[in-house]
Amino acid sequence: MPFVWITPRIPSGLVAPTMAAMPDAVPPELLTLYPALATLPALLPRLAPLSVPAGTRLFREHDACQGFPLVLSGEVRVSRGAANGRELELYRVTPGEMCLVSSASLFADQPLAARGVATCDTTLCLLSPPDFQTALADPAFRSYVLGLFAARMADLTGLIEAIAFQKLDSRLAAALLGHGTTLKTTHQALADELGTVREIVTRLLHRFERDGLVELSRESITIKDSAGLRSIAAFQGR
Amino acid sequence: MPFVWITPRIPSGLVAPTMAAMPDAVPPELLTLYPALATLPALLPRLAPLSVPAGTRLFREHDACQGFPLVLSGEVRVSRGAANGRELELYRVTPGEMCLVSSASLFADQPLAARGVATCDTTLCLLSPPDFQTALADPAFRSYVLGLFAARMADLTGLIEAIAFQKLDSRLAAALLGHGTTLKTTHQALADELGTVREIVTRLLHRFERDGLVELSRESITIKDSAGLRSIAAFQGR
DNA sequence: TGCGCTTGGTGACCGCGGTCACAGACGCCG
DNA sequence: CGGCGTCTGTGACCGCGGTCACCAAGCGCA
Repeated sequence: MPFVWITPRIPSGLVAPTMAAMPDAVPPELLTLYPALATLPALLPRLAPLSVPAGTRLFREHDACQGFPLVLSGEVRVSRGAANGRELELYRVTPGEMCLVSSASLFADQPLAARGVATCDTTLCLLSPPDFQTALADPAFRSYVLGLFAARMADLTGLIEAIAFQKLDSRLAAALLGHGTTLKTTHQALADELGTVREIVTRLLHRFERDGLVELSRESITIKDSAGLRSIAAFQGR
Repeated sequence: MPFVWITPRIPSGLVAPTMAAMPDAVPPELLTLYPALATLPALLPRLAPLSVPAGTRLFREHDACQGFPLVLSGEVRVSRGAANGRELELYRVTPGEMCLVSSASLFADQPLAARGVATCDTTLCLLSPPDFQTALADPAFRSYVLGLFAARMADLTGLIEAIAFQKLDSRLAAALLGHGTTLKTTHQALADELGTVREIVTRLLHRFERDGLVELSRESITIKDSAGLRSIAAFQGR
């Protein structure tokens, strides 16, 4: 957990190549991050690592899923966009985790339900759809994947509950916590995370500052009273 | 699809027995509804059908999952409750379908994330957790389950989008459609489905009636202009 | 040094969804 | 019949989240 949480500058318009380049050597961290692959040595040679810069659009809504991403380093932000340009973050995939939307798409051979963007320089391996099916036959891999799958599901129902029943200040407070005491980010980025607009985030953050919970400056939020924030985050009902 | 859609009267306080009774004969409809079980004859003798009356609480939030439900007839309504008594429907399980929350709970051996109530007299078979794991080893069963799983996931992200970005009248209109022209239900039941309160549903329904979209009477809503309702349901943005 | 872009700050305004406190309408049952 | 519980209708009120139209501050860059 870094002491300073940075929301990276995301250049626009970058798109990941649809085909992986020549396979490099199997990266050693792959097996430590995804130990369930150890029982599937046959697949390893086909896992070409792919490095992309921050801001790369890895997939979009309604695309067919190219493969199951195994994140080695960096972070992928998965979000759903609305008609009016607003967007709402569903979750982030960090190294060793897995992507619910991708696997659901592969399971049912359906188009993807959300978009994925690398928030920082990211390297990942793509497990092709047939290889993914093969891997699922292995009990260890299966229980690993399904376990992660289920954990994400719990996150999602939690998100549903938050959107339906929590006030925005609770959700903002929750979003600020857990990233150390200083966040380098933008009001707009927080708005996109919560599914709201910039002005509302600004307004709430200033209320927090007036109450001594945080200190604000350009692209920087310093948490002064994390206990106070937690109590706001825990408040139920709207 | 029935011509008249009835939200049944739900008596309160009924709780399903935690243990199935003596195993009856394997019900013949089981294999037609869940054909993927055909390749797993060893499990069939242990699938004791369980019949419960309308209103039975089959499971609650935070309970451990008793087993994987295979619905033979009837319907199970899966919803999440909030602190102030409001609740929000996640989805309904009809015969041949499966329950996302149950499987997620079994995958990760975690407590359940929602509650389940039989909306009408319902019979189901419970696949025990170890049997469920066994069944997953079979490729046909696995792809069947995971496919249904993925379809539910798409529903859930759609629900998230609806809650976050759609106005309530759109969601109400959508809830009215697809159940024939006459629904026998209660304003309160619709409110629980949408995660709102009774007065709002009443207010919106009367706006619909004023605009000639529906006709209202006690516990009955008759759709007069389904095209108009659809256009409201499709409206994006709030 | 000046320009333009991104970020932040602000006030007026609005409407939706929610709350409260009722009062009638209808059905069930003793 | 009377009484009670559920369902519905209604009006006043409120505050949150959202929209709009700005402007100011900071930064990169030519």
